[in-house]
Amino acid sequence: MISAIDQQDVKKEKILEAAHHRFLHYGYSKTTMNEIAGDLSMSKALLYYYFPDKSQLYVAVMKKVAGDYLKSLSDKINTFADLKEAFIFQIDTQHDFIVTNYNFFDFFRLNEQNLPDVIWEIVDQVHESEMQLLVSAIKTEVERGGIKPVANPEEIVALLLDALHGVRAKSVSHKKTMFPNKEHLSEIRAKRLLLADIFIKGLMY
Amino acid sequence: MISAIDQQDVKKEKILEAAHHRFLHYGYSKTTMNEIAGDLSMSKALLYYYFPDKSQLYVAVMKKVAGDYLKSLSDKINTFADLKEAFIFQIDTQHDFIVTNYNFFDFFRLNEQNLPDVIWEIVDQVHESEMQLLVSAIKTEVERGGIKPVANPEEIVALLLDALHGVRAKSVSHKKTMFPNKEHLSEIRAKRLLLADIFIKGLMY
DNA sequence: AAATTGATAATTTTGTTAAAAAAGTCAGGA
DNA sequence: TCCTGACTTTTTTAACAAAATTATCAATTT
Repeated sequence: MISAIDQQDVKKEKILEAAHHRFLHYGYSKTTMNEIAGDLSMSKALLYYYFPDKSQLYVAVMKKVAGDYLKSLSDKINTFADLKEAFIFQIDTQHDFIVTNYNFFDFFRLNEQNLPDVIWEIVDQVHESEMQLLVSAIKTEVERGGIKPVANPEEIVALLLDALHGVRAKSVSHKKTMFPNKEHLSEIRAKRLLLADIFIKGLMY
Repeated sequence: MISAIDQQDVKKEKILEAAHHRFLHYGYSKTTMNEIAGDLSMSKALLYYYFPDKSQLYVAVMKKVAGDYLKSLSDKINTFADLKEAFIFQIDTQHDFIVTNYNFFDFFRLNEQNLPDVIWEIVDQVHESEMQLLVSAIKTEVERGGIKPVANPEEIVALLLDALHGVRAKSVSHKKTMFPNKEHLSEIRAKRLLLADIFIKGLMY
């Protein structure tokens, strides 16, 4: 026999899937609770039975999405041949994550400056994971003797992540287009790899 | 005798000053043509005699502001002891420029994606000057043998500028505050100098 | 003629309100 | 415990008038 709790979890999972699908395609503000309920052939009221309100449903979806990303990072940690490989993985994985979920994140762009704390916690958590991956890669590289000992690896990694962010932000803002196309994306990737390259050399003896 | 044209230029200059003062303190959208005229004890209609409309008055002020910045750059070009000094100068000068004119640039943040072409031309011009300064510094450093020969100095400098931009953007967005305070500003400066440092080392042999 | 203005036209922003849409609640049924 | 239809409350949208602001221009001064 399947317990009631399990059943609930299964249903919650279904709701999260449907909600994710809607949020991903139409963004937060353009999807209604009615539509999500309709996709699942259930009443809107039932959504409220499982989730207290729309924003918390969104947060739940976001936790799942972020969780998948986190997992893809932790699966790979300490598996890199060298620092450069780790940087490349970080650049490509994060890039993929953002492109795949672009519409989903309209919630961010919409509310901009005043997001609920729960959201920031998730963002911090993601950032923390990215940091861990790269800090670990840096420490390994130091042990291997590939680069100089680093007093504060966290600081260095945070700096690189900020810098990499700048490369994308500027590239996107300079072209008028909101949705970068294939060539544009690979141009950004190339720039970021170049930056990572110079950065690594800058850490060497 | 003073010619009519000179007189006109003097008056235009006065108007630009008053407009700059208003734009700087209250931003584009919060200053009215009436207020500018009032500050000069002239009628609003006279403003329209000298400038075709508000946006072109703003652009004229911007050209002056950008011109000053450009001059401060070109005055210093090729005067640096080494590459690092040039980077530091760029970081500090640009930072100062942005902080000093923060409110003035609300026009940018307001219209965000669809600014008139004239504005973009000025932005490009400023960017071009910043590039020239640093590209020249890089070339000099290459000649001096301080860093490896660089195939495409423009690309490298553009990359660094984007990266430096990211360091500020991220630092500002992470703290909630829109107006970074003194300590925050010096923290950003420190990060950018660190990045420049690593970057330079990454260009060495 | 060039510089200036008051009056006024045209446009944009703001405020108001009613209707529509969406969020959120709840008593009651399976 | 899970679920729904009907209901209430809140938010968004649309329409429109009022107010503020931009912009024009005929008339006046220098």
